[in-house]
Amino acid sequence: MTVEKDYQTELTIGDVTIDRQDVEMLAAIDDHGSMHAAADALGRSYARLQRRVVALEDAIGAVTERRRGGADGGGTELTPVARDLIRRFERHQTELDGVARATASVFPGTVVDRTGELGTVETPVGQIVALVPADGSSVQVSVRSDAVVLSASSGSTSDADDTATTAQTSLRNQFAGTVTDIDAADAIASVTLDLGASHTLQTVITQTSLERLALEYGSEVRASFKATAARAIPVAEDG
Amino acid sequence: MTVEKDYQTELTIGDVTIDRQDVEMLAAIDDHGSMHAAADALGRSYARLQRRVVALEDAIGAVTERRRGGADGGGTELTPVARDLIRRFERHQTELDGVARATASVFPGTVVDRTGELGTVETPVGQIVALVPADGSSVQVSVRSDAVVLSASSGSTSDADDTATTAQTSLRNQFAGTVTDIDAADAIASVTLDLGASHTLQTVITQTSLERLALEYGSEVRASFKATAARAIPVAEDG
DNA sequence: CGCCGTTGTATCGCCATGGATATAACGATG
DNA sequence: CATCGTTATATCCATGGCGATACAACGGCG
Repeated sequence: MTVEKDYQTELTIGDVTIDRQDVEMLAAIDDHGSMHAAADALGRSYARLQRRVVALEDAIGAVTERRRGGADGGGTELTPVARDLIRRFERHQTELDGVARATASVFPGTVVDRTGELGTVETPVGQIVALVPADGSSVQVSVRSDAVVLSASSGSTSDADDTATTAQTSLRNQFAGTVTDIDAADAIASVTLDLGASHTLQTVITQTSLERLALEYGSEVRASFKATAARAIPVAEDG
Repeated sequence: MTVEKDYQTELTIGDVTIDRQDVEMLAAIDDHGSMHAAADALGRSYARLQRRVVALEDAIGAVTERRRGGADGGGTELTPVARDLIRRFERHQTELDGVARATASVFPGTVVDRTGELGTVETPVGQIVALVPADGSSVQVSVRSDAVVLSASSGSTSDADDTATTAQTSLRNQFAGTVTDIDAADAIASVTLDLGASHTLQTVITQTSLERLALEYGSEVRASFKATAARAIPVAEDG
């Protein structure tokens, strides 16, 4: 049984929520220059589409400029507001697509310290500073692969070196790892690191970075990520 | 007019999609031990709720263990499958919550180079290496604030220093900026950088990092982010 | 064997969604 | 002034979602 994580993006403005269908409607109006043609193209009824446009304008103001009469019978054009809306929606969608598609590494652990939204989580691979929920101490820390920064291992594995380097960045979490898998696609490579304790960390870097760091199977690297990019999710205690 | 980005999370298994209402239903059954009590608690009709449970089981297999008769008249309990489903849903939800809540900085630009999914975008603040769509050259690059790494400006603004430092990390994008705003909450601070050309970059760092970097209004810092954390979204050419 | 509270199942009706249709208003053009 | 293709608006009707109700089945228990 495969479970697909899915979602419906929408934009809420005041008391209306604009969903994918609305955006497609606006885009179709923009394409065809009239609501009638748009309804036709979308296979929807004109009446319904027109009422929706009116409802949208009642709620958020002018979205279209509708003319009737004239040699061509009239037509409807989008206002800049509508175009901005479409762009916002698409951006919101692709942002979610990006993070939803991104693989994440998960580490079980327990919250040992908490300061506001931030907390320290004790995990098999060491302590992780992450965003933690308000309640529950048994958590899973999830780190998105696009948030992990790789850097050359400083030769010796001395902690002194590490802290010296990190002192001047905002990267709070650092781990030494060994490259166990490299999956190089076009320009982007997926790198799997072994952090020990049977836990791996997935990262995504560019082909160029892969070469610059001269990574290959067995390479030692340092993986860093911001505390604000690590999120702890509570796990039911009873299991 | 404020636009709220929103979304409805759901899990798709085979040909059914489980939404928030379904999860709440399962949770209510778990809480009360019977479908009747659950329907009562949720203010829903028993008939509808029962039909939904049957529909779910038709699609994804046993989700509940339903008994009728007996001293207490019977009851319904969730199977481990259902509990796992609830947990998955919650995790999915909080993951999306995390990334959706994060603010993003947006830079307009044009794609000047493309290699597979990756591309170089020319923007007012300089070139950005980002994930680019397959078509369209006019784009907006969006960078999530939790993906930006701050580091101490290397005193002189010489490029030689910068490249020397980055040579050994997987951070492809680097910008020098000036702190124009610091919004410090509990343990997390939101820092706004001026990158010049009237463009700002939002970042989120921990209070500790804020102090370590000794950031204050007017401070010079270096902001870095991975190419795989920057996403370009196509913009309609006609504008 | 009847009681009881639950699960099953069928049926009715309300109401919202949305298509289908009809009719008017509009305004440049010939 | 008639034509034409569009917008504007009202009305009818089919469908689906969902509550409400009714009734059977179940199985310990007194």
